[in-house]
Amino acid sequence: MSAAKNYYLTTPIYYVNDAPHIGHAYTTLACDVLARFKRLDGYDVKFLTGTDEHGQKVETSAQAAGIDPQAFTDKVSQNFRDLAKAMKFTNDDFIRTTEERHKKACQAIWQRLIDADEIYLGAYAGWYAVRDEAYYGEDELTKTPEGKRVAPSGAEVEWVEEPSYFFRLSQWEDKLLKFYDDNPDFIAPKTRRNEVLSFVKGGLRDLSVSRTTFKWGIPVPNDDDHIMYVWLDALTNYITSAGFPDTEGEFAQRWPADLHMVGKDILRFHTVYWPAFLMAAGIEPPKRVFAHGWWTNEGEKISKSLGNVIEPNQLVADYGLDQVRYFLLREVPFGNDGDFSRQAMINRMNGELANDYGNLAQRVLSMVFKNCDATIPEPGEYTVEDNQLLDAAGALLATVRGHLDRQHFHEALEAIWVVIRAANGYVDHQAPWKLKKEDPDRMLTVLYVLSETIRRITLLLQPVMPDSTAKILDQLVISAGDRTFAALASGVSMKAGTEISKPEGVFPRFVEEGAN
RNA sequence: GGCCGAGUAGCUCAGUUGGUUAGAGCAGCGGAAUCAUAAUCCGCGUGUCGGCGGUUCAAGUCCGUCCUCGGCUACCA
Repeated sequence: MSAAKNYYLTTPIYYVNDAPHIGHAYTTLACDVLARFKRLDGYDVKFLTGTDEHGQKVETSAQAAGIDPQAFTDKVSQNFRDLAKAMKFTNDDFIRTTEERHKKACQAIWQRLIDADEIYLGAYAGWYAVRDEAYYGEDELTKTPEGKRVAPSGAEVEWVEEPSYFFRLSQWEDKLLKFYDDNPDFIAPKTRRNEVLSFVKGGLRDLSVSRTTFKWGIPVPNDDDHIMYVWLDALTNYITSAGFPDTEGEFAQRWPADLHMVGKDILRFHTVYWPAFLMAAGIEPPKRVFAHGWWTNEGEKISKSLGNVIEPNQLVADYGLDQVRYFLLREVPFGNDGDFSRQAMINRMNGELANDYGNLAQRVLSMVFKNCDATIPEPGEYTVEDNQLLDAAGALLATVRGHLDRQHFHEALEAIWVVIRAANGYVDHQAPWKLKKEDPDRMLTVLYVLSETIRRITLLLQPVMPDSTAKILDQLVISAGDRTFAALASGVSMKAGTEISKPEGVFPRFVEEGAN
């Protein structure tokens, strides 16, 4: 029911012409972690991803492959569903822009824009590059020795004139600026917000929103010669999935979306065109758009021509799924560009997962297993040190929640690691192996405090590392019903007396081949 | 060119509204411990806080200027 707290977040829909790479995995991973976190935190979450399947490039690729575009997209969009499965993404819907529901939504929003006189029929003329599906200005072009004009991308352009529908974007400058002003958190990070603001302040021109040069797309209502502009088509997916054009039911509950996660390259579409389209159609804009950065590979820019594209499946095969999920969100302040290097990956994997966290769980659970009859012990009176550690662990939920609400994954993880390091220090200071001989009752309290701390840390790490944390929670015999954040409320702590099984290491160290 | 942002320990970065001896992690050096995945813990940093000038009792934190790097500057996942 609508009484539940809702959270609707989306990835971009990925263009099917590309093979899934680390960038796609990164965007969706960030959303997956947020979705999992919000679910555990009591939200009714809708997490959407999908594929963008229209456009001239797809049409051309399908022709080249000798099959019709629908068969082509059926095939390649599967790659993205496979990626989601391999990375254990928990999206609630996977939308394809070739679906009937989406066609309906696009035509409905188009009709709204027509009815509101936000779209008019005009003509577009300019230098067009088929390869880029883009028009270029005269000043952007260069001439080849053969006298051909080419775009900055190197694509050949031709002079094209076509009738086109235009969206009255020029009328939206002030309204957009007011919207940004009223919603200071709409665009993040801050530096991206500045870019958008300056772009809009620089003045907006009407936007061509239809094409007649190809057929693979959604026809404009009542004018079949025109295909809807791919971005109007693509962006609309976010409301399609929420149920639009039916604005009652789910749509009323889900929209506006809480977060559109995007790469920095498509910021403008999401922060200028999209809110303008929506407001023009009488629909509320989304609440927030976050633009993350790009990865480099061992310091090198990633490109197909360099042949250094990073395949998510390969990473998972090399280092493990949870390790990769952890690394991607821990290594770089979210929003910045980051570098993927083998050494950095191994350092995180061994230093933080195996040594700090994995070993903490292993050393503590081993002691419980060997010295407490394999049973979570009953604690006695707490000392100052006990309370310090318990308080630090207890404060974590609020801290992590705060960071994740701003998409600061790295800070959320750092906050958790502060407690992990403190817990390792506590183990050494308390030296339970000494207490075993000198003060066995005190040892029981110490091991209880540590078990409880590990429980809290592990519950909080579930969104990032679902498999590994499940294993640790299994070892602690935490029931499925006690794994939500309700179990992190203050006053709630571990039941003593639970019997645990023999602990096993969950985070293996990465050992280089041939090393000894 | 214009606009925006960044330049802090070997590396990656934190540094609130200007105010005690500028911090963390990693790497490095030394030591302790032995429960644990040879994992852990403790100790050790004289850093021109990009340069110069200025405001102030006081500036990494404000102002000016210069240098370097990055981003944006329209219809390109």
